[in-house]
Amino acid sequence: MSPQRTAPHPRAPRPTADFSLRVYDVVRRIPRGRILSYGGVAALLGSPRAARGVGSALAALPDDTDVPWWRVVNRNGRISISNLHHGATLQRALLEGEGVIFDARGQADLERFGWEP
DNA sequence: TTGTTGACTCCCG
DNA sequence: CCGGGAGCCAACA
Repeated sequence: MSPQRTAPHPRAPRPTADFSLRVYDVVRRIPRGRILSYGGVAALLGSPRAARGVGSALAALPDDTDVPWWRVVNRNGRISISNLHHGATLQRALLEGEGVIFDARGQADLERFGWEP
């Protein structure tokens, strides 16, 4: 019953939540021992300018997530998160545990460990 | 809805 | 190396 032309949902579902789910899908595909930049994830989603959005989506992940968030680093191959709660230390340890090597400047070689589908 | 913040990236001094 | 500013997008109060 809809006597009026009022459409049930004239607009598309919230794109924001959808964006985060897409981020998680991409990150889950990054193989063990490989890394991808925030901008790289955004580019695979078709939004090359949404690097910050990727970081924001990953920051919202719960601690018990199955999403390998630690495989996402900045465009220089460096860990971008703060270490106030040892987050950076944890991320680096997880990556090193997978064979990723960081040089003296704390930088991983994207040419060597970078991943692309 | 608006304003702020930040796990980004690019550009310039 | 360190700042500042701009553009971008999502999370949150």
